[in-house]
Amino acid sequence: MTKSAKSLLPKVPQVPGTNRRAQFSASTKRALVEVAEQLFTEHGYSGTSLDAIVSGADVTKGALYHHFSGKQALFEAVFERVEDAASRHITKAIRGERDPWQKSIQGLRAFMEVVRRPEYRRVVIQDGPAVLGYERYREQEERSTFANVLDIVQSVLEAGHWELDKEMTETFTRIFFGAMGAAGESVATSADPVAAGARVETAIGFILAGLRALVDAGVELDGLPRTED
Amino acid sequence: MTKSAKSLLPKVPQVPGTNRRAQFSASTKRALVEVAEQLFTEHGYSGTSLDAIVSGADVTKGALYHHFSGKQALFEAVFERVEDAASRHITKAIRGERDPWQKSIQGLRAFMEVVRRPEYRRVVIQDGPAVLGYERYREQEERSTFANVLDIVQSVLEAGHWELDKEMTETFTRIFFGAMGAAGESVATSADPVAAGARVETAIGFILAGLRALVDAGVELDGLPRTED
DNA sequence: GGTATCGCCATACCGGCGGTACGTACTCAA
DNA sequence: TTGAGTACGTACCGCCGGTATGGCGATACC
Repeated sequence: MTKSAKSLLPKVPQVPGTNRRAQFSASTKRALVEVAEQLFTEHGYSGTSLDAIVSGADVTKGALYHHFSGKQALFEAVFERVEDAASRHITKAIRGERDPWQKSIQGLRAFMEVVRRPEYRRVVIQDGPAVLGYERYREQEERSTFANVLDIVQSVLEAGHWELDKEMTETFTRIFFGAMGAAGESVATSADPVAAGARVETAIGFILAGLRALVDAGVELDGLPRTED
Repeated sequence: MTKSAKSLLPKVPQVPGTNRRAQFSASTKRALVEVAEQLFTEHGYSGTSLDAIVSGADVTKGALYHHFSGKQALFEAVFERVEDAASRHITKAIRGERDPWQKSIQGLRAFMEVVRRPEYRRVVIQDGPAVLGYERYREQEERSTFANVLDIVQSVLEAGHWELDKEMTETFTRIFFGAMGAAGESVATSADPVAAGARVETAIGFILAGLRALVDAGVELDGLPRTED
């Protein structure tokens, strides 16, 4: 009564070579991450105790500290899991789209869907920067969702035959990434997400239309308006 | 030796009616906020203990809990202080500017300066959402920096003679606010902030030029491109 | 002018939480 | 069979946010 059986054991005798311990180990690790994801989403990082996590996963702190160096490392694993799922969702949505403008809208819509997931909002957007720190937070973004936005921005920029160096492309991407994040947040927190989503599409579409107008006019990047003071 | 004198006392005899106790009280409260701002900036919210704060302010926890309901309330006071300073800086920068496009650039530059302050980056951007929670975080933004961006966006939209309802204007503002935040972050974390700032100005200026092109072309908001699927 | 009251703050203490030290059962290779 | 290493469980520590309580000086009131 004091301690429940850990889990259902696979009854089949394993082929020698793939040892069973490793399988059990992987399953407890997965259980920890899944329970942690749920609790972090529900109560936030600081609002979730390690005792609650290990209790939910039916293990003890010894197991947790065997697989992870600490609470932050466990959060990081959850973070990567959520980010990966989001990234795959967006990648799938824009795959095969050739027209850069269409690609932008499709990517935007996919991102809108992602940002409505509670685990993404809480783990990635809200707690991510504070827990991981900003530099580590950006490293993680860099190789997931950010890469999708970079892909889209590049195709748009190429449509304008603007040859930009790496830094300039990244600057554009960061700006659009921030814009989409804010847009997503406004949708996610809205009382009427559908209407809010429509407004965001209109607004982003409008900005894209402006860029398109510059493309059609054959505007050079050097010729953009500067402030003289 | 165990306890230092709290502070220099104002020697002047006070005018009756403004009691001295209230002055001392206000000064210790100010001291707490100032020390907390410094420590929160340096070590983050969770990395700063109340003991460190009260020790730095030469008071005890009793004083802290007399003025604030807890650690989060103290953070909130610091947050408001930093946000207010930022907001005033931007307001000052765009005051008197009539041309909406000039206003945008000026506001952008001012925001770039703000986002380079360590206290703003750490307290507002990094720790703010996690500590205050997102809804409270946005409430705070709403009546400070966000109001500045709203002002700028409104003047730009008016330049295009686009009459938008409140929600649509706010959507635009949120998007630009997010874009500027990301832009600022890319500048602040850059190894060469000056060059990064120039790139941001180029990119934002380019986007604004696109909107300007739509204005000059007399494009209606209804007529913006939609995706048909 | 004594005294009750209240604001301002110090001291001592508690419970919870992240982290650690150490023991143990089990597996696998030699 | 046995030594080594993996995968945990158990007990415990130190810190930190929060609370309870009391003292002390200023103010208000009679």
